[in-house]
Amino acid sequence: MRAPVCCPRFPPLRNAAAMPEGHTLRRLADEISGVFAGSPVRVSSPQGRFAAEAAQLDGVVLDGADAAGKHLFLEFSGERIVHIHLGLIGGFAVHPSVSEVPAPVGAVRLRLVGQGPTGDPAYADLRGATQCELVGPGARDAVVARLGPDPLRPDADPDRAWQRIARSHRPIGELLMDQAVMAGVGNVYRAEVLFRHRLHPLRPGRTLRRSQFSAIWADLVELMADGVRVGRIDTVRPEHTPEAMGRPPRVDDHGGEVYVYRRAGQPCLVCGSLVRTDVLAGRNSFWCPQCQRVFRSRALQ
DNA sequence: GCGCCATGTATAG
DNA sequence: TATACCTGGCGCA
Repeated sequence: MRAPVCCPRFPPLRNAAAMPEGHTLRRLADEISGVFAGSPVRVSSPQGRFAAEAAQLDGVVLDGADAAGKHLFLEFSGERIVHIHLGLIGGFAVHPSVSEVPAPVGAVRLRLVGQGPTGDPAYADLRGATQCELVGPGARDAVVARLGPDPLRPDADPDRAWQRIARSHRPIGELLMDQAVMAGVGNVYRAEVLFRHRLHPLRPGRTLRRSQFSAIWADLVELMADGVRVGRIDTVRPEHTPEAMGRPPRVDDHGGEVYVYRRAGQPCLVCGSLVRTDVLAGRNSFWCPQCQRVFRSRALQ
């Protein structure tokens, strides 16, 4: 079957290639709430892997959606919650207003169909998620409880993260990615926030000063909130934008303007040194050897 | 058309 | 530390 020609009044917000960090999940939760909450929703699993659970939820009112770190929760009436984790490649494409709901394309694990705020049909398709399970409040709370503070949540207590970091010999670049230390930060925000604070990713957590941690936290609160608003990760300051520097804008699949993430071998936007990369905690890490020169040892530069 | 890589995490050894 | 899992985009034949 061919993909349906797509001509809604509003262009569909494509989250399918999201490769999500916390901002993506917060944005999805807000959008799904805005589109579906308060009314009964048709729930199905065209692909079949969530069919039994979908049948139980079909026609039930969606009370709302919430996000914690990189986890998404769809809260249906009767304390039934769908716990979703997109993993590396999952996506949840929300179409707030279409003239007609198309036949599913590809492996759609979960489909929501309802009436959007405009009165037109609305639907959302979940694909490629590593986690999609029907749980109760207890299981949801357990998931949230094992997460560190989330910079996107107003109820977050950054001191919990600081207590872990200040005691740890592990590299800060690893600690920032540990969802039990801090929730929602992924590989892009890790690389970028460390650059912005001139910290080498291998620097042990316990060598950070409290003021440095506080500055990082405050920065993440702002950067990630921007990410929610804009729908992509932009971290360069005004003086380093393509327009300000007269350089071509970045073109790749995540689209945001960044200092070091996936810029290995290219000149640092601040000092011109070539951006370096190495694997840290199983993921590619990027840093500027000059701006983030924390260790004097040449071996680590 | 194929293989690889990717904003993530769980599990096995 | 290695690998498995899931999908889409890209570079390269």
